[in-house]
Amino acid sequence: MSVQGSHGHSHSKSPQSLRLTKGAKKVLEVLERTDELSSAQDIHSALRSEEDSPPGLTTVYRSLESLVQLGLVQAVDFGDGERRYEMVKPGEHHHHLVCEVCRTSVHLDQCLVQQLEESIQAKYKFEVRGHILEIFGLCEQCQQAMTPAGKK
Amino acid sequence: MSVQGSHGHSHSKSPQSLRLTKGAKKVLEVLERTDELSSAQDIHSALRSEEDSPPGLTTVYRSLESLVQLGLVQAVDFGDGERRYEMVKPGEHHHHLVCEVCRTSVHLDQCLVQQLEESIQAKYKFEVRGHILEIFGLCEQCQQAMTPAGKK
DNA sequence: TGGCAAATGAAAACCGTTTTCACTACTAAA
DNA sequence: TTTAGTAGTGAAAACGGTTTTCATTTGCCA
Ligand SMILES: [Mn+2]
Ligand SMILES: [Mn+2]
Ligand SMILES: [Zn+2]
Ligand SMILES: [Zn+2]
Repeated sequence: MSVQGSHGHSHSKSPQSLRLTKGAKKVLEVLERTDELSSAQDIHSALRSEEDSPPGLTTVYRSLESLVQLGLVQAVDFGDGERRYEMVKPGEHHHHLVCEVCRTSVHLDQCLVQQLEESIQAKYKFEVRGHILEIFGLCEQCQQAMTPAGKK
Repeated sequence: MSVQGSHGHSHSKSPQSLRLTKGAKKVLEVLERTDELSSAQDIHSALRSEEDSPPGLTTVYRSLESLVQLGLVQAVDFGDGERRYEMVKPGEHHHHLVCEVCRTSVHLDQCLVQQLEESIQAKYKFEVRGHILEIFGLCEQCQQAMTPAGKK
């Protein structure tokens, strides 16, 4: 994930607001019924294929920005150039185990970083504000599919 | 960091080899005497300003690729679109505390993920192959520079 | 020395994302 | 209702880091 942003600006609403705009609602709807991570483009084409007048890609990007700000959506970074998004319980976040073969991902049930914030503050005098953490490897099925054939 | 790649292909040397090419050496030299993280472009312009016939940007990218492969250099991803690199002891890696204000970074002395690999394997049946972990926030100086002025 | 594979670099292509800017939809007075 | 003023929208262009392409050069070795 990337627990960045979400600076608690109550006011200072420089346009592209913190209100759920029409487009943003549609974007949220898509994420609501998707369990896999979706890129902006994924969301855009999903909308494209079901809405009569779907929001443009620009709006999707802008919507995602505010949804993330609002804490309703989490942005996830896998280090390939493409950001992905998923709905989360307001204000929460989590990290993933991503299978390098089948690309499916599992949520980690707890955040390793959060539970270290105090010790990091103590040890390094560093105030943690955000972090990225994603783990890559092989899911159970892909591990098995690997060994039989001997094709390490 | 991004402890990806480094697939143990002994042979199968599809060009852009695992041998330290001339360009790669120059790139490594730059990283050798830099303690901050450097982007490909950083390295390129460094070379540009000191070499008589500096490698082109393409070569820098290619060199970094093989240096990472060789385990001599680590690629770090901050989630902004720009990959950064730094020299590491062969095969090692580490993560960072990155100050959002002054952009300096400190190395974490141990990898949180590595020491959890077994428990992840046990709990999720997931074989860890690589990971990304970077922590953002405020370094000591920037914390102090913040509070006095009251400018949260 | 000739032959070849590897290395190199300039330029173009890529591709996700952001900016620009003209236009439309809201909303809240008047 | 009309009328502003404001926020939202989208097409197209710009961006910026990275990758591809492809023609040329370099280094090796038979
Ligand atoms: Mn998730
Ligand atoms: Mn470092
Ligand atoms: Zn898998
Ligand atoms: Zn700082």
